[in-house]
Amino acid sequence: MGRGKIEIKRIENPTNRQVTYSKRRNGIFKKARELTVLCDAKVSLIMFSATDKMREYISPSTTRKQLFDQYQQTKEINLWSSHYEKMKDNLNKLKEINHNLRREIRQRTGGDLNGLSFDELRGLEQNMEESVKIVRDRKYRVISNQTDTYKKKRAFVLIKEARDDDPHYGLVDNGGEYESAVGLANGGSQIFAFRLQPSRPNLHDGGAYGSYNLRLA
Amino acid sequence: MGRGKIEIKRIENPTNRQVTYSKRRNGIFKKARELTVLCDAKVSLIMFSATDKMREYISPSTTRKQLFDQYQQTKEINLWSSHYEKMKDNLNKLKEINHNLRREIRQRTGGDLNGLSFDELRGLEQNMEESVKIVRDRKYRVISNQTDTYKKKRAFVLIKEARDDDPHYGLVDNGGEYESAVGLANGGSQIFAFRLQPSRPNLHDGGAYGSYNLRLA
DNA sequence: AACTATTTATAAGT
DNA sequence: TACTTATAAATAGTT
Repeated sequence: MGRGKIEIKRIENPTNRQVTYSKRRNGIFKKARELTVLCDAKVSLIMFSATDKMREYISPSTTRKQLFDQYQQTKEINLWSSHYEKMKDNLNKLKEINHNLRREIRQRTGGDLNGLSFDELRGLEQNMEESVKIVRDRKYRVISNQTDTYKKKRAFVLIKEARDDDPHYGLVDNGGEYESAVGLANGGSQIFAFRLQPSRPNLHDGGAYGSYNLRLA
Repeated sequence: MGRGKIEIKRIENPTNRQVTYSKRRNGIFKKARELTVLCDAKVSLIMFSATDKMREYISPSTTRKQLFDQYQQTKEINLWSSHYEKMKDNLNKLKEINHNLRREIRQRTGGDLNGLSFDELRGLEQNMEESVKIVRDRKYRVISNQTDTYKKKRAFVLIKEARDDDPHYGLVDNGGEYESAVGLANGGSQIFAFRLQPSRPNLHDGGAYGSYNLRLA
C-alpha cells in the first residue's frame, strides 16, 4: 500500500528501514487499540526496535501481569520456573534438614526409637548420659555463682530441691513446681519446652525453647 | 476500510464482533510478522478473545522469555517479585526454625548452655533424665527380643558390656569399641553422630544420625 | 514531517 | 466459515 509494492524482506537502507519501522509500528499499535475496543479482546504488544527502543501496549481491561499469567496458564508453562528452582531446591533441602533435626530431637526425648538397633540405642544412651552430666555440672556451677544473701538463701533451697529431684540422689520428685512440656510442632516433632509455674509468669519470657511452625504455600 | 466506515466502539452484534475479531486479528499478526522482517524488530504479541482463546506471535529472532526479561529490565520492574518474596519469607522462616532446632540439639548435647538460668537448666536436666530412661528401657527391650542362639550369645556379651558402660552399674569404661562423635554442621550446630569401629564397617550404614549441611545461594 | 498514488485491509453482503 | 467486492485505511516513495 503505497506508491509501489514492496517485498517482505529486510529493508537494507537504514533510513528507509527506520522510517518504515516508525510508520508501521504506529499502524500496529493503532490496530491493537481498535481491536481491543471493537471486539473486547485483551491484547499485549511489546516491540523492540533494532536499536532496542521499547514500545508497549496493553489492553486497558487487564494488566501486564494478569495477561502474562493467563498466557503461562494457557500454555501450561512457567517461563521463570528455572529462577524458582534454586529457591525450591533450597526450600526442600531445608525441609529435609528440618525433618532430620526434628527426628533427632524426638529420639533425644525418647520418641521414634523403633528404627534403632541395639548398638545405636546404646550409643545414643551413652551420648545422652554424657550430655546430661554436662547440664548437671552447669546447673551446679550456676547456682554456686549466686552471691547476694537472698539468692544464697534461695540457692540453698534450690540445691536441696535439685538433689531431691536428682535420680542420682534418690527418687524423682517432680513436686509440681516445674512442668516440662512436650510441644507438637508442625505435624509431629516433639519440641522440648519449659512451662513456668503461674506464680512467676514473666521470669522466662522469650525463653530458650519455643514451638516452630510453618505452612508453605 | 470496507464497504462502509465504522466507529471504533464495541461491536454489539456478537456474530459481527466475532467475524471482525477474526479478520482484524489475522491482520495484526500479519503486520507483526512483516514488521519483524522488514525492520528487524522484535515483537511479542499476545491476544485473548472475549472467550479467552489465545493467539500469540513472537519474533523468530528471540524467545518469549528473553523478550519478557528485556521488557522487565527496561521498565525496571519485576512482575513476579511478590512470588519470590513469599518464597524468601518461607526460606527465612525455615532457616529460623532450623536455627532453633539446632540450638535445642546443642543444648541437649551439653553445648550452648550459657544463656540458661538455673531453673531452665534444672528443667532441661530433668527432661533429659526422663528421656535417657526411655532410651535405656528401649535398649533392654531390643536386646531381650534377640532370639537365635548366636544372637543370644552375642546379646549376653552386649548386655554385659552395656552394664560395664552404664554409669548406673559402675564406672564408665568406654573401652574404645564405640566412639560417639560430635559433628559440626553448617557453622556451629553440634549434631550427634555415631562412628563405627573399623572391624564392623557396614553394620550401621544409613544410620539414624547424619550431618546436615546447606549452602543458600 | 507532509503529500499522494497505490496497495492493502476489511465491512458488508452472499 | 469462506468468498466477493466496494470502500476505507495504511503506507512507499517522493518532496
